[in-house]
Amino acid sequence: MRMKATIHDVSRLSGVSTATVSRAFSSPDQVKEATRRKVYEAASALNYSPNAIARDMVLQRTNRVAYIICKKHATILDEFYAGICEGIMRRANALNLQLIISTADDWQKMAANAQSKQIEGVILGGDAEAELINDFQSRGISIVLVNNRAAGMELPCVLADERDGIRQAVDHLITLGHKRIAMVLGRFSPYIVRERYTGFIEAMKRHGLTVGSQDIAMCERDIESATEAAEKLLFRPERPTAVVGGNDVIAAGVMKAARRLNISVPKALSVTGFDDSSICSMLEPELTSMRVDVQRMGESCVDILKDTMEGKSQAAGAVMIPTRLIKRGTCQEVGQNG
Amino acid sequence: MRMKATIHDVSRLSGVSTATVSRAFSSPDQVKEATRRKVYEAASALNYSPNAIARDMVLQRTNRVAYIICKKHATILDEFYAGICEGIMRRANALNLQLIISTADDWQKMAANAQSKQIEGVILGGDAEAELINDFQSRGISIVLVNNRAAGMELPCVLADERDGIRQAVDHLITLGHKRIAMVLGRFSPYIVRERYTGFIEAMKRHGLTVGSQDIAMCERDIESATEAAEKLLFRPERPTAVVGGNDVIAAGVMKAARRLNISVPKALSVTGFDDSSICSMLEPELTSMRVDVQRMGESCVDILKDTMEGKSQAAGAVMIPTRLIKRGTCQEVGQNG
DNA sequence: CTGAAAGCGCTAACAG
DNA sequence: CTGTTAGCGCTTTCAG
Repeated sequence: MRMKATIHDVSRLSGVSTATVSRAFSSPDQVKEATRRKVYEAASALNYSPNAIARDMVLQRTNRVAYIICKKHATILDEFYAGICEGIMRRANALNLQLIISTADDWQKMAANAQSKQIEGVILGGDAEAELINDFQSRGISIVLVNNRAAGMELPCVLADERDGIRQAVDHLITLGHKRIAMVLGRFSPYIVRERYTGFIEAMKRHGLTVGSQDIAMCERDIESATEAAEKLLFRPERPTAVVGGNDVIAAGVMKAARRLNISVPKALSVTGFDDSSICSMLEPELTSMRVDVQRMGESCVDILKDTMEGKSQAAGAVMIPTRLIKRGTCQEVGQNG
Repeated sequence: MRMKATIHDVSRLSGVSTATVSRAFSSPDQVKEATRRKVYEAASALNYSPNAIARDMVLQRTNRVAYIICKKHATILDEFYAGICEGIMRRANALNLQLIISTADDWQKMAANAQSKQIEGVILGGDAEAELINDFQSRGISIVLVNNRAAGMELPCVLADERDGIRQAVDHLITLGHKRIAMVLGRFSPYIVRERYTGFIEAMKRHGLTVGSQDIAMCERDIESATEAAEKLLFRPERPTAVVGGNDVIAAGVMKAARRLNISVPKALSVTGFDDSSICSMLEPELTSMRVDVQRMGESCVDILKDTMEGKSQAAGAVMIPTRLIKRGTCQEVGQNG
């Protein structure tokens, strides 16, 4: 493969100056139709296409943004973050932004070189450490948080309406007559845990229901852990008639526990999930869950990021993406044991 | 935020030439300890870090690679491709490569500018069109295929050992005494369909078992479609005692169909999945499946890509990632109905 | 509308 | 070891 053609080659072959070639590509309306045509012909004969690096260099901009997932293990393997990623990707492509993807760990490991990655904006997914945020801020890089809210700092962020989601789940259960409602919560990021926890307490309180410490179980993020936690919860004689799962995986664990204890879902126990992930329709019965439009969340991130990069909107507020109850087969009126 | 410091600023403040500053950063061993220290001091005082774009320009290389998923709908939302993506990402970061992610559709839509994306290598996931491949080839961009094999072209590719995986599943079933074994296959990429299909026929033949056209059902990729297809398969009086699912989602559909028809899994029907995805352990009973180390597949892609980019290995062969049976709860000896 | 020329920030010979 | 110098490929005044 021979050297790539440059603007000079095109200039020579078409008999116009490099400046004109440049204009023909970056602002076609500034060059006469005929000239333009000549340039394009020469260009395609030479198989020329502008070198983006050279352009970026003189323009002093890169149109490059990064999506950094701040999470320990599975990152894009986590369906939730994958969904956000998909939204970010699609929107970034549509806006002609280059998207770089990384994890917080990897990113910081590369710190030495990372400084020169020349990104102009960054979307931080999950529980971003203050240090990381500060680093970007000090380098003048635009930031958007997703699924997290940095306490104290005025950063734009996009969030699912977690609290309202939990409220909808609780309301649904209460409408069905449930009173003894428990929650099993996974060790998600602090922000998420707080929101879902608070949302639960608030929603219960609103109906005059108090929740004791034995009504909320904590577990890890995996299904085994959730199953164990749920088993304890369901083993008590005065066991709940419904449990809201911290997310769909946790809810699957609850269902598994119920099966082991021979408690029929939904006849003897109602359960709800959160995220409306793909597993909902694979479970039996299918899992009632809260839909959150993760792809839209991702798209919003990019839009906001672009705005702040261009200095358009300084609105450092939170964008709330609504959440919606998807009724499936795991909830039933209390006491309908037949 | 004021202008970023350049190499000249550092040169001035530290009293050495720009060349030395450059060396201090890119080949520290070529500059005297004392000088180096001076440079670093000046640099950090100015908050300087080398501009990667300028460097890339003069070096005529970008260290930038792309992962393009050639698939219609869910892309990284597909757990399988997400796993590959995770592997690619981790390895790319470790090797200091910049990773750009896109879908085939988006990529081609951006064609005009994409030419200038300055990527040096590309990993094509799934069913890449010949046109796309040719385009990259003609531009001298290194290519690695993953989960696909381009007929006729000598391109390096990394694949899971699909055929052997299916063979293991079939062997397992046969060892358990099954003889009437059916398959439900989803509309995956042509390559995958062919491999799994052929693998099935071959494995059965090896045991002297013939498979008729009614023993293989095709369906879409979603669970509803799989459920329908399986229902038909299981409704026959001479129904199979085992079915191997084209992947885990399909297998979940088979299980769902069995439940509807009141056929107990695994007592009256054994089923196997493929991919060993996260849903296996959420199903009841837990799904026996074939583990394929997708992350390792992703990592291999990057390693191979880097080698070909550097002209090291012209070995345009296929790298086969082995596959392993994970026994869980959905398979049982035939006829053990109690 | 087009051309000449001056860089963007960095690296790589080539001398010293 | 270090400095000088000549670009990498493109855009952009500023004149014509």
